Amino acid sequence: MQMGGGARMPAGAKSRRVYLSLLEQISAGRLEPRQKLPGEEQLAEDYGVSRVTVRRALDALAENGFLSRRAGSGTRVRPRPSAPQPVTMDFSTLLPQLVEIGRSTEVRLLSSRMDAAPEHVARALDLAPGETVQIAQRTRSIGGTAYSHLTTYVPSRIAVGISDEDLSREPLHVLLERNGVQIADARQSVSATLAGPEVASALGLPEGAALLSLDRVVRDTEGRGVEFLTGLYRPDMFRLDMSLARVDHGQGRHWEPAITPLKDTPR
Amino acid sequence: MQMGGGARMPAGAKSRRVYLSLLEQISAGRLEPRQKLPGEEQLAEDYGVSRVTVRRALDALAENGFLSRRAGSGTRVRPRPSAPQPVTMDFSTLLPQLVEIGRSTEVRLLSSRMDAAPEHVARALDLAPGETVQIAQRTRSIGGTAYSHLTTYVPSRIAVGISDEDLSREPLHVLLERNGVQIADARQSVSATLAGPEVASALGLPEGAALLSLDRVVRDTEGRGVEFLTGLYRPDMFRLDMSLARVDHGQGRHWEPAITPLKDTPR
DNA sequence: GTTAAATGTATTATCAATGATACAGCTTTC
DNA sequence: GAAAGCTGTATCATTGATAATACATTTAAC
Repeated sequence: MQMGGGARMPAGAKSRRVYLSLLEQISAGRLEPRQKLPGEEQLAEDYGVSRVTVRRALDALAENGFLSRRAGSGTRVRPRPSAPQPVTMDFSTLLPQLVEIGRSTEVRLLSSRMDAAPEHVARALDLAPGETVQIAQRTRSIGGTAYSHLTTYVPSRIAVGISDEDLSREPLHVLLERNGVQIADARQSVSATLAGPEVASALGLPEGAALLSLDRVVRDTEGRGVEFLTGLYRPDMFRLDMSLARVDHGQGRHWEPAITPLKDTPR
Repeated sequence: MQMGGGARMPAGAKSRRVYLSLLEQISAGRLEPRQKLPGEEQLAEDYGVSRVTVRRALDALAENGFLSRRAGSGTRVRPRPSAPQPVTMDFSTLLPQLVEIGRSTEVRLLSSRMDAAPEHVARALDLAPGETVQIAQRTRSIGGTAYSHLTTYVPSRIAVGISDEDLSREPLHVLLERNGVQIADARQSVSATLAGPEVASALGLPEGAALLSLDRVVRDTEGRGVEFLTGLYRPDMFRLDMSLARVDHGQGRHWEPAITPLKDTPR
């Protein structure tokens, strides 16, 4: 399931409603690939809107690769939405660095500055109120398409000597370890959000598209917070995969993560 | 970060733009709790829209608990958006059954029927074309609020004897094991989507809200697919947490999942 | 070929969202 | 208490989305 919302969404309220409804049915598989949709007239009646409105929704869906339309023939569900093998994060990497299959990512540094830590960051890292952090925003791209938008916060006393070039080359925790920081553990939390204007334009998505969001707090061996990361990922280009094994030891069966690298992911 | 979109969103395009922009800034922490926003007039100028439009956005944000407004005084970011301790899924459970803290979930069976497997399900479970599956849709609620919408597909030859009452009481894999199925492993994939009309109404969200989506394929000891699940979760009520440890063994340091139960999650 | 059914295109009318403006009422500050 | 700054409310003009309709064009079936 990967109905990220696509690269374009109808502006109006009703056409968007139809758009989302059809998208939901396609993603859930209730509309099979290659299946012919009801005619525009029929859909208009079903949804209680005019044909023009249905049209806007269908046009957007077609433009985003979910449908293929042919005058005279009809509108059909496209076998595979343009999904160029998404980047995956799995249990063998655990950090959202991709399973490289001969592909490499380009990093773009959008901005970096020193500033007072936002409250939720200060709380997560146990910083003194008003303490300054290095705030950097980056995008990661693959094949010229940005698939993630990262914002990192590092206490300024730790970030000394990390240059902009460093930031656009190495993962942050590598830079930190180079600085002598003893990274001990991290906590991540995955959720979902809507794309706001800034992120949307950075990732080439419409505002209001669905994004996977990941927050991470990294601590050193003394329990001090050394990095706070907030990452937003395009769901059509990034997935978090995990394999589980059902094991039976002692009292009752339960699940365990399978760390073994996954086989090919045809999906 | 948990800007799910809230329970109401402005209808128009521009007001939604402002709504999402502000929501993004609040969620990202660029607008601090208790911080006073610029006046409506100022915001209108900033965004290049009229005050009425800004107003619609602010009203919606206030209604959804992100802002508090007082005539004469101003509009402020609310200290804590209504976030009643979200349900979490972590590495000790690995399946989205919640970390129970004295709370229990209610399951509601929306529908269950036998039907031909959708193509993507048949492919994932290695079914013969046209093979029938039991399709069940359920919601899970906590404290009366639905936080997840689940659709499960079980090959009908396996699902024999699973009644509707069973479905609304037990997790599916428990029922399957009761039926003698030897569950061996599962693969899960997490992503994000937008709420379509059906799911939106089932979860009490506006259409177009962001959702965490999870697909799962469960196989038995002989590698046959026995369950396909597609789950949609409210990001403001459900998070996927994981702890990682940075370990140093042999060649180079790397990350490993920390299975140890998490401490309290104050967040 | 003819026909039926579908998408493509255009026109005009209607309605909802937005813009511009004015003013009333509440809060804080001095 | 006066002033400044803000939100709340109303009005009317304007713009954009939607509705209704008609007709052209493409495709598939017979």
